[in-house]
Amino acid sequence: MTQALKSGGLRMTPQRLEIIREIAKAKDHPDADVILARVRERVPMLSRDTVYRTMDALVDAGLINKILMPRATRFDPDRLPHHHFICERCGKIVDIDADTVSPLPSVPRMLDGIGDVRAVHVHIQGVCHRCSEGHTQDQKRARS
Amino acid sequence: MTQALKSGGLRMTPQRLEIIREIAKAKDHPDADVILARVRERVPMLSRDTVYRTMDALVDAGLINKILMPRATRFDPDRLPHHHFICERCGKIVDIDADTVSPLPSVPRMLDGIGDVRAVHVHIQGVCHRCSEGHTQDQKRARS
DNA sequence: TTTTATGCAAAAGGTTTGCATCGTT
DNA sequence: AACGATGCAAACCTTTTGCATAAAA
Repeated sequence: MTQALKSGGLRMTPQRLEIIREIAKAKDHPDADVILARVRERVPMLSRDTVYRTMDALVDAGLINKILMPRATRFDPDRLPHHHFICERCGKIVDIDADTVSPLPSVPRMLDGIGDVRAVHVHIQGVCHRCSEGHTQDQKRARS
Repeated sequence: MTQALKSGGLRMTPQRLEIIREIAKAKDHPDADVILARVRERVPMLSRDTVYRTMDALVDAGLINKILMPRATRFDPDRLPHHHFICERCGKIVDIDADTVSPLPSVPRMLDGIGDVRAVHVHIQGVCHRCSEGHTQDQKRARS
């Protein structure tokens, strides 16, 4: 990941290194603030701006993906095609293997008369078991 | 649409009537501000708050859908299942018939061990022809 | 008459930006 | 040395909220 950044003319700094490590291993699709909190345990002086700027750089470099959510944008280091189950109560995002929902929508590279396709994201919206059973952890309150 | 609102215990007001008319006929997935501007041509005293509150009510009633986008939330009156092509340059959203991308992802009602499914949204991200040919109208500048 | 909706203004909250300084290359 | 990155603070923008008033039911 750090390699790909450098070849894009970007510089490697201690802050970026720690942020990259954190998002690379994250399995819960954290937002900028969560990443900030986690990295600050090691780098207390890290600023929120730097997190935003680094995430931007990583997205631009195609190394991570954005997931637009009601409260805040979240980030996904997994670039292999997969779907997302999104709980509308607690905001939890669960990766869904593309083969689970059979079959994967095969979108042509080019939609005639419309444009060319860069990526396909399938959002499966619902209510997770934990929430439907009442004990919503309110991981991070999700609006509407 | 107005019927469904009333049966939900909500009241019909001149503002709501005009807002509902506007979103019902909209084919371009407008955001709250665009709806405000359009309705104000007929109802100049309409406030932005009322648009937000009405859209919320319509979404809660299940009459329209939200589409989360970088700049602002957009709204879709078409409740029939379909996909969206989203231009990452100009932000244009084009409806894609579910049959065009063959086949439609058939997501089970219940994902074992995860939760139950309410809705599935397929976002096909790309660049529309107009933008790839250089004359981006910048319909509404889309960030990142 | 009771209760919900409207408008106004202010607040909230996530994200971006200007600027001086610091650190990579 | 040159230029990108960081931190701080302030700005931005969309969306939400408190409150008094107006208007549905």
